[in-house]
Amino acid sequence: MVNPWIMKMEQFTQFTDSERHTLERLSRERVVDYAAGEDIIRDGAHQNHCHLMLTGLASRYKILRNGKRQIMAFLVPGDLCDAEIFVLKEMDHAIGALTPSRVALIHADEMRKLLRSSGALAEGLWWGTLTDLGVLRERIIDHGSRTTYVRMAHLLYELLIRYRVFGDAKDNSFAFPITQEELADATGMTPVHANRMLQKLRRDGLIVLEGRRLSVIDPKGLKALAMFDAEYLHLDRAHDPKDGLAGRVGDLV
Amino acid sequence: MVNPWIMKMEQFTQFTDSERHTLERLSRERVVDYAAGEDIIRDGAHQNHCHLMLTGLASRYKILRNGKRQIMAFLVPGDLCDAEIFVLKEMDHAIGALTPSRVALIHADEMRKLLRSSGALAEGLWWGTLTDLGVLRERIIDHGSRTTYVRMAHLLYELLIRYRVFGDAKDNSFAFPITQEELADATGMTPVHANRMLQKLRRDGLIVLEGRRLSVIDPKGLKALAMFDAEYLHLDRAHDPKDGLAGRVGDLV
DNA sequence: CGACGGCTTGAGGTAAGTCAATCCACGTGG
DNA sequence: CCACGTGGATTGACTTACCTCAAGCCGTCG
Repeated sequence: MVNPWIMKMEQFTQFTDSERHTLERLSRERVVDYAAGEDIIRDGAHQNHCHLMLTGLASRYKILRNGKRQIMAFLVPGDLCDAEIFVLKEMDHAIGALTPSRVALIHADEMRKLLRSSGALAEGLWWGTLTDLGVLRERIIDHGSRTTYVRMAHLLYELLIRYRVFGDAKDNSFAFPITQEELADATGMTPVHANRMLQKLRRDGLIVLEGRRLSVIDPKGLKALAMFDAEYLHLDRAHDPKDGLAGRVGDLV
Repeated sequence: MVNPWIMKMEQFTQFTDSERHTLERLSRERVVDYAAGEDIIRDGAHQNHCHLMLTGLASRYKILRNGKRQIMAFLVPGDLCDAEIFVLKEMDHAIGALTPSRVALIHADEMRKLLRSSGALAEGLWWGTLTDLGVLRERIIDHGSRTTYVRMAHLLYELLIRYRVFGDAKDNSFAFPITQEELADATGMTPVHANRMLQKLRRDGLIVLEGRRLSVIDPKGLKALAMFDAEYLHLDRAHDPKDGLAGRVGDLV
């Protein structure tokens, strides 16, 4: 199996064989499996290693005082759960597995050593973090100035692109394990309302969502509705336009 | 004048004298002034140097297709406008001066050199970026699950703390150049509604806002209303609890 | 089979938006 | 020094997007 972490970072940087081997080793050394619903990292945790998604789907979330859960991001294979570990004292939110997930644990000291020894890795990590920043900014724009309908469209379109990047979305149709309640918590609306917006997307002929599978019928329409501008994902850094991210999502962005 | 950038990073890391001197030099070498309302960085710009706030107040914002302006963050002295420059091709949003502002330009190559040569600086920059991430996450929580009233309270309380950090908010009262329209764009509500929420905060005896000056009358009350948890600002990394951030904002967090 | 999690539908209620007029402080020019 | 224009703050009347509560449905799994 290809390593999704290396794959992701190589969209932006070039590793030497020896770097690649080190990364491979690190992401195989300690591997843990989590069941759906289980917490990969708890809020307030003190960690001395960081978590790398290998397979599955997780969410970055926080439970608020009023009991509401806010999902801040979805994590797919290749995503680092807790880059902040190098610098900050403790987690200010949690990571939860939404589907059965496999995670690699990498010791913080190993990581620090790696960061110091390899400029390419430092660059790769920076790129990941800065991209995360961009995605969060986009989400703020979402919440601040788009209707719930458009917001839902935007989230689905972003997920389509991110799944395509890993080749799991042939024909704009892919396994979709996210429940409506989770979509609601991510978009900041009520489950009831999320349901209604999804229905509207179906009625408007943009998507088909059934049996844990999402098919985007009218990608162009969905993109237009969502006012989607792929710029914030910064995919265009790919070295090889054919095999790179840009190549794989070409028609979508 | 103390250098706000060094001051900010030293809350978290320790510099040698020579590092400090280099930073001082870089933040003095090329300095530009901007008038209120002027753009410091335009959306889509390609830059080969990055911008450091020295004095004034700026906003990180984006104009959407529907004409709305979303303010994603306020920038105060010591904040780096565009850390992404090292890695990403172009800006996906703009930075605008809200008050007359003085900005230092630092050439990207200088910065890269510095990053490679100084572990402390690399750490400081990481800390800054990861803190920004935390602030953005908090804003998402804001928008997703707090009422407009609480949201406004939260924003004002955060600004109080950030002003206190730089000693400009004696007695919980400070110059407040932000217009209601800007507050509205930052909190994702209508100017009229922003006005009404501010009125309510005044009626409830929490703040006094007049003549471009904000006084927080009842900090405890405002904090409670905002459900403010300072954790996300990660102030507690300060080395010296007396002189550090934590010391200066002590009673607030 | 029953229980349960996830999805769907309906009937109100309310927070926040829209539109539009007014007011006030100010700076500028005649 | 007053007249005027302008940007910001304020107020009121009306509309609407989204929430709340509550019931019912459907597939799956023990």
